[in-house]
Parts: sequence; structure tokens; C-alpha cells
Amino acid sequence: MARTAHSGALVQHPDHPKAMVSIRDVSIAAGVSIATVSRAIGNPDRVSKATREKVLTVVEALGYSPNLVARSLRSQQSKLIIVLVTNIANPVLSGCIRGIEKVAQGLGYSVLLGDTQNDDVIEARYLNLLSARQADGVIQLSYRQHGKVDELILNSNPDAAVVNACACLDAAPCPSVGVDDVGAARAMTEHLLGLGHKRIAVMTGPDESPHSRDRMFGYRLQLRAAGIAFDDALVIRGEFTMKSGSEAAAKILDLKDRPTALFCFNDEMAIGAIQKLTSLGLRVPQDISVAGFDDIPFSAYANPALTTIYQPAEEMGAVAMRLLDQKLSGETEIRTVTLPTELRVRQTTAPPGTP
Amino acid sequence: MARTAHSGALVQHPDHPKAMVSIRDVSIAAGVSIATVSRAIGNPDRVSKATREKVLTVVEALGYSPNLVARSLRSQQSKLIIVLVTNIANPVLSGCIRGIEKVAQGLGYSVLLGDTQNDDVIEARYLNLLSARQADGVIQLSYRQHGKVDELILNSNPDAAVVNACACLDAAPCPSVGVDDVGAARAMTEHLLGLGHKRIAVMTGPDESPHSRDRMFGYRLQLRAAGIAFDDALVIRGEFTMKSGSEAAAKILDLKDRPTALFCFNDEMAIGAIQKLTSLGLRVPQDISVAGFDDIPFSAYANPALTTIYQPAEEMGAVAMRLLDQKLSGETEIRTVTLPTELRVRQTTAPPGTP
DNA sequence: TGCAAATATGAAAACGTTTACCAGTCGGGA
DNA sequence: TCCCGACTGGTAAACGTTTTCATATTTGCA
Repeated sequence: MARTAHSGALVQHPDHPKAMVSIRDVSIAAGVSIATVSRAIGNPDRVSKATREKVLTVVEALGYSPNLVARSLRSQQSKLIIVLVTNIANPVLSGCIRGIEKVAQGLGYSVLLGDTQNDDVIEARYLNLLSARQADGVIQLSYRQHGKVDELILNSNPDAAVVNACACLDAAPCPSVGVDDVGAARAMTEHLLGLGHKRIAVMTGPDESPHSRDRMFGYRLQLRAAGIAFDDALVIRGEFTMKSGSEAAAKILDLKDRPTALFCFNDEMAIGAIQKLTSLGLRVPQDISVAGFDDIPFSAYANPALTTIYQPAEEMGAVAMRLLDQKLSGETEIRTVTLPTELRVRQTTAPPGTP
Repeated sequence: MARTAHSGALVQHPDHPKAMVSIRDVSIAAGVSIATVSRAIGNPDRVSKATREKVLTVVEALGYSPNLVARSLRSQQSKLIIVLVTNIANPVLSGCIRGIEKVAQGLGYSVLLGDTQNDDVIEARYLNLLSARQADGVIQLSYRQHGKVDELILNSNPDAAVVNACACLDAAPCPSVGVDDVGAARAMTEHLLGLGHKRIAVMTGPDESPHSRDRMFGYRLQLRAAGIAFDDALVIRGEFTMKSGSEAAAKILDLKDRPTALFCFNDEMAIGAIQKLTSLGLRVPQDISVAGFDDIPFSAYANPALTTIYQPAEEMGAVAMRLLDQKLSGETEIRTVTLPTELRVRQTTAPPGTP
């Protein structure tokens, strides 16, 4: 079933690299003008049935495929979009990318991957591809502040099509898709409170991260709703990595009046924390409950399986791509889409004092 | 320090979308010809110092950046390369991609991500970008048979620059980078034998995968070296996923004369297997040792931490990109690079009969 | 049958670069 | 003083499309 456009092997000299066949070659071979070939391919109804078939036969025979660079130059759109990401190894982000790709495929776009490694210079270099017309739009997946993107939008390229996903929902002056971090964090906090926990520590990521901020806000909101005072001593700061989670977890033991639960703001942290806590002799969840956020594929297979919040990563990507396409198609309305999350209770949370 | 090329905010009307500035605008503003502007940017030594500075000042002032599409059309190279991958969520592959990107950056390339989802049609569509001149080369990361790539190389586009990474070392008619799967599998088998295991089951992926084949070969080789007969009953077939590993692990219990060790041909499988074995009441490693392959970041944090083979994913990507660049620069020699692996003994393997 | 309208095709411009070729200028050696 | 080479910089072609405009042909209808 999978036919490529290349069946041209028949007509080429095996010992002599075949020059690229251009629209001109097709027009000559078919005995029509270049314009007609172009139309037969791109506007089939603007040409007679007979001509169209003749042209398409020749196209097939020569193995012609239109030079997309020339097409881009002429039509002023590249059908390429850039996905900016801080770390492609992050499962949420890679899930997102997958969703983007799937939809991009269907809409005729290809995706240019920009792994910025959180570096302004690299990010700027990618954004420059926009001004250089090598790409039509950008999907920003970074957790980081999107300084350059703002600058780009506001100053340099008013046409710039930018969509934000997985981050910065409120601040972004562009279409966005994400989840309700505040509500999800409330749900998890409520779950822990419901189990009977009174002292719930949280492990948060960098302060600049909107995820840190929003999840913290949800946690505090739900605490207040339950009539429990927020205690800053129960806040552990780290980064959204397993390593950091592991390191930061050691601090739990130093706390006087040790918390009975730990809510980590992403799964990697939680996994790192559990590893450390376990190695320090605490049993999860008997001695301390641990919860995560994201539901990366691994969490369900961790031992014990991690209680967490599911985020529809792939769907976020899909929506982001659709939003970008709409923007590129002239849509001016700035839409913000919020996707539902889901609390997934597994084995790392239990009532305090479980034997 | 991160300066974009766009400081043009000063000279534009805030209420009136600025049209893209072209080389012609620069030439007029600088009072020189288009050719001179082009030279000032691309061949600085071909213009006088005074002219060069004048031009560059104007470039800066207008916020000009060359249209890369036009440049591509003229110079017949896009500075884009395609990375074909079956599943971006695979940690080894995403590590590879990261390595590719880093090197690509330095060499002036951008990377077009092709998540083929193991679909021939999608793969063909991406490869078509090559013939369509929207990309200069391809790095194939797939574990799968690279049928289309072969076809492409052999039939359609003799110039096509293709590099293979992480797979198919021997079969590929193109520069390749990978690890010694056979040797690594021997090392792991030797480790298990050294612990005293006599009955070692293996869990393998799809038969078509060169990884399945080579790792199996290494396993059998080392078995033979130890004078132990290969027993086909100890081979469990599955896919390289946690889910499959979990499902397949159940078969272990059905075996009469149960093996004391299980060597999974990748970490995801191993993690899935451990989860299932544990839930069935077997202790790892006391009742059964389990080993993986890849050393994905997660493995070190699993509980218990997984004994596995480390693969330098990021470096494989880096090497692949360098090989591709060499090929694009006219290098004709087909080189095959094999990177070293490393046995990492952690907690999931122990002598049989450990209490 | 004749004429307007629709249809089919071609010629050529345009997209924004890079570069081959050419011409002018300047300096230095004979 | 004259000529030749080095150095600058301009003109225009080329890259491969798409699309506007114009023209030729066919169709439809009275």
C-alpha cells in the first residue's frame, strides 16, 4: 500500500546520478506548458480531464515531485512549524510533540524540533527561522518564561503565529492550551486530606515555573478550604527531575513533626523522592504517602505504583497544532483551551498510620 | 547576552504591520547594489571594510534577516535534516535526538522531526521531503527494517544522504552508528552466569528487530561459552514496552523448572516484568533476578534499581549527525561507528537462592 | 447561425537570494 | 608614462515554482 512517489527507477541510468526532475522537464515530456503542469497538480479542476491525465502520467513516469523550496518562495509559506521545547526527554513534552505531529501530518505541515535546553541564544536562533521565512509558526512548549516569544510577537513580527501549550496559560498573549493546574492540585490535596492527612508537605519546582505557582496555589486553596493553616516549613523546593526529587526528599526527615504525606509537583520528582525515602527506611505509603503530577507512562509501573494526576499530553499537542493552524488560516480570535485532568489513585497514598 | 537579530522595533510603525524587509530594501537604504549586500553578509572579504560596515549597520537598523527559503532555492541546500523515529517517547531515541540537535546546532542545521509511528506511508511522506529538496539528509533512528530508506538510496536519489543510528548496523548501506549488541548481551549473560544462574530466561522483542536478533545471539554465544545448552522454552517473546513486559512475565510462572533469572532485552520490558512478577508474589532479586538493556534514566530510580546495560544514546545521536554532515560535505567513505556500552549492576540481580 | 460566456492553455512576472561575469579604479613596476 | 593585476562593486541570470493576464477554443443558447 505504501507507495512513494518514486517509481522513476525505470527511466534512469544506473551509473549516472539522475538530475532532479523539474516541472519544466515534465512540461516538455507532456507537451504542455509549465503553467499547465502546475495546475494539473495543484488545481486539477482548472485543467481538462485529458490534459490532467496526460500530465499526471508523465509525473508518475519521471518520478517528479515539486520542489517545495521553490513553492515556499513563491507562495510565501513553508508548511513548516517550529516546536520549541526545553527538554525532549520529558515524557509530558514528548507526548505533546507526538500529538502535534499527528495533527500536523493531517494538515500538511512538518515539524521542526527546537530543543532549546533552556538557552536564550538557542531559542532566539530558532525563532529567527520565523523571520527568515523558513517556518510559518511556533508552538512553545517550554515551561520557562517565554521572553523571546513575547518580544517576537510584540516587536518584530506581528504576523508571527505563536501558540502556547502546557504552560503559562494566563500570561500568554497568544492562543493557548493547557490544564487547570490549580484545580488539579486542589483535587490531589483533597484526596490526601480525605485520607486523613493533616500535615502535607509539597515539593515544588522552580519558582518561575507557572506550574509551580499554580499547583502551589491549588494546594493552599484546598488547605484553606479544609481549615488547615499553610506552613511554609512544609514546602520543599527543587527542580522537576528525579535527581532533584531524590536530593530534596532527604529534607523531609529533618522536619520536626514529620509530615505524613508528600505532594510532588511532578512524577519525576515523586519517583526520585520515593527512592530516597525508601532507602532511608521509610515505607511508602505506610510511613508516608507520596503523590505526583503528570501521570507519565512509567508511573503506573513504578513500585509501588504512583498516585498522580493524569494530563492529556498528546491531546494538548493536538489541540495546540489545531490552534496554530487556525491562526495561520487567518483566525484572529485568541482562544484558550483547558483540557481536563484526572486524579489517578494508585498505591503510594494511604491513610496515615497504615500498618 | 541573548540578542536576537531583531532590534528593528525602533523604526517601525507600531500600528502598521511591518512588511518583511528584503535584501533590496537594505541595498536601497545603504545605497549599494543587492549583490554587495549579499556579499557583505556572506563573503565579508569580498567587499571593502567601509562598505561592509555601512551595510551591516543598515542590516541591523532594519532588522533584516535573509530569507532562507530564497537562499535554499538558489544554493540548493536547505540546511534542514530529517530525523526519522518510530516513537519519540522512547527514552533512548529521545536521548539520541537530543544529541543530534546539539551537534546540528553547531553545524548550522535545523532538525525536522519525523515521528513515523512505524507507518510506511508516513515514512514515505517524510522521505519525500528529500526529493522535494526541503531537506538535505536523513538520520534514521528506527528500530524497524528501513525498507523505504533502502529503496530511496538505491533507486530514487543517489545523492540522498542517509545515516543510520541505533539500529541495523550491518545491513545498512550507509554510514551507521550503534553499539555492539552482541557483546553487550554477552556481558550481561556472563554477569548472570557469574552470579551462579543456570537457567536464564530471556524476553525478546519483535523478531524483525536487529536488537532482538543480536542480543539473542550474544546470549546464546555466552551460554555456549559456559557450556550451557540453549533452551527455547526459556525464550519469551513480546514487544519493547512496559505493557508487553508485564503481560509476558506471567508466562514465567508457567514454566516447569522455573528460571532463576530473566534477561529482558530492554528496560521498559524489564520494568513491566518486575511489576508483574512482584504482584504475583515473587521477590526481585531474591526469587528471581531481572536484568534490562538501555539504562534509561528511570532505571536507576526504579525500586529495586535495575541492573542493565548502558547505551550512550546522546552520543550516538551526536556521532550520527557528524557522519551525516560529512556525507553532505562530499565524504564518500561509508563509515560505521560502534560506541562502547557499560554493564551497570544494581539491585535486581543477585545469586540464586538469596534469602 | 451567430454571439456571449465559459473553459483551457500559454507567456511571463514574481518570490528573494547567490554568483558569474564584467567594468571601473587604483597602485605599482617597467 | 603606460600597462597590468588586484580590488570593488554593479548587472543580470538562475534557482523552480505559482499565478495573473491574455488568448484561443469550446459550449450554450436564442
